[in-house]
This record gives sequence, structure tokens and C-alpha cells, in this order.
Amino acid sequence: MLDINQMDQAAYTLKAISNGTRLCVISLLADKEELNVSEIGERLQCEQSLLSHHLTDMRAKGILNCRRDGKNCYYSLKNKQITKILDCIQSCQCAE
Amino acid sequence: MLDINQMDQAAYTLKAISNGTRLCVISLLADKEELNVSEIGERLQCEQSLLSHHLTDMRAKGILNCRRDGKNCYYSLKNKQITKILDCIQSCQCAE
DNA sequence: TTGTCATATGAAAATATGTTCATATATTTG
DNA sequence: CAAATATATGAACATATTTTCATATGACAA
Repeated sequence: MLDINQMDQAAYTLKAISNGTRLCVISLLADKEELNVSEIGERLQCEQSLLSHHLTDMRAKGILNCRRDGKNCYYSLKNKQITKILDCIQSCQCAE
Repeated sequence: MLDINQMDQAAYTLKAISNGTRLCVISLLADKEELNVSEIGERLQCEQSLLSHHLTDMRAKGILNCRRDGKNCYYSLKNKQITKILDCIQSCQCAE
């Protein structure tokens, strides 16, 4: 049965990751368990402040976790399952 | 390896479906194979023109197919695989 | 302390998405 | 042909997302 609220919730989460930079972050964290902002910034070509906005927002929306250690902030995936979405879209793109 | 273009492509597709109404359409078409605009409109509470915009755009972005039969236009999923994304996010939401 | 490095924040500007409304087009029927 | 039905389109507007820039904060080291 079609549950509109459930779809809206799903859309909310999807929106939070439907961006090239954000998907890159997720992909990086799929492999590395946790990375600090500078490490992520080096691997992506993304300006410091912009990356920070992305990370902060993904955290606010329940996608990422953050842990401070000294000067650094280490980000990780709150739920590893999210990486399955990456595989999923990728397989969709192929089969086109 | 991190391929930014691939991620941008994935983001493009994800954006095209990151909306409650659009996910509902996909969910309907997952079950029904094909439906015309009126049938979709009845099942969703979505104004004619707005639904049409959504459908047209999803079609332009390679998510949906469209076939005209007389006065009606029948929409279907271009690639059934896309429905796996629905399952995927849903399983993510649960595991939170 | 002061300086420096790592990161966050806020506001403004740029851009994209979603929505509405009026109207257009295609098809069928009388 | 005119009217009715199904759907699309375009412009205007509202709202959300993305980007930039300047500045703030927290932690550490000298």
C-alpha cells in the first residue's frame, strides 16, 4: 500500500545525499570507517567552508556522525546501510 | 576509486526522484507495470498540472517511459531496477 | 598570552526545484 | 466542424539548495 508519509521520509533522506560531493563523502566513508574534514577535503576538490556546510547538514539529517579529537573532527557514517544506495543507483545507471 | 563524474551522474538520477510525489509514482509503477496520468492522479493527491510536470521531467531524465494510446498517456518505469532504491532507503530508515 | 591550525557559522548571492494558473495541443465523439 | 476529455506547456512565483565570503570558535603549541 502507498504510504505518502513514508515516501516523504524517504525523499527527505534521499535529498540529503543527492549531490555529487555528498555522495563522494559517503563513498569515502564506506571504505575508510572515519575521516577528518581535512582528509576528506584533500580527496575531494571542495572548498573548506562548502565541505563543512555539507558535512554539518548531513550530520543534522542523520546521515553522519561526528567526533572531535583535538583540533580535528572525524566524520563517519551513522548507518552503513546507506552505502547500499550507492551500489543500487550504480547498477541502475548501468542497466540503461 | 572515487570517480567524481560517476557520483555526479548518480546524484543527477537521485535528484530526479528525491521527492515524495515522484517516489509515489515510482512505487505505483513498480506494481502496476503501466498507468495513465489520470490513474496516477487519482491514486496520489496531486493536481493535474503539477503531476504532469513531474512526469514530464522524470521522463526527460530517463526515469520513465511514455506511450500514448488515444487520449491517454501511459507511463511506465524505464528501468525496473530503480525500485530497488526504494527498498534500499526503506531498509536504511528502519535501521536507525 | 599570542599565534596557528582545523573546523564551523551566518549572511548574502546564485541557482535549482516545486507550485500555481492560464492556456495550448491531441484525440475522440457527436 | 464543435465540444469534451486527457494531457502538456510556459510563465510567474515561492521555496529550497548550493556556493561564496568573511568571520567565529576550539584546541594546541610556542
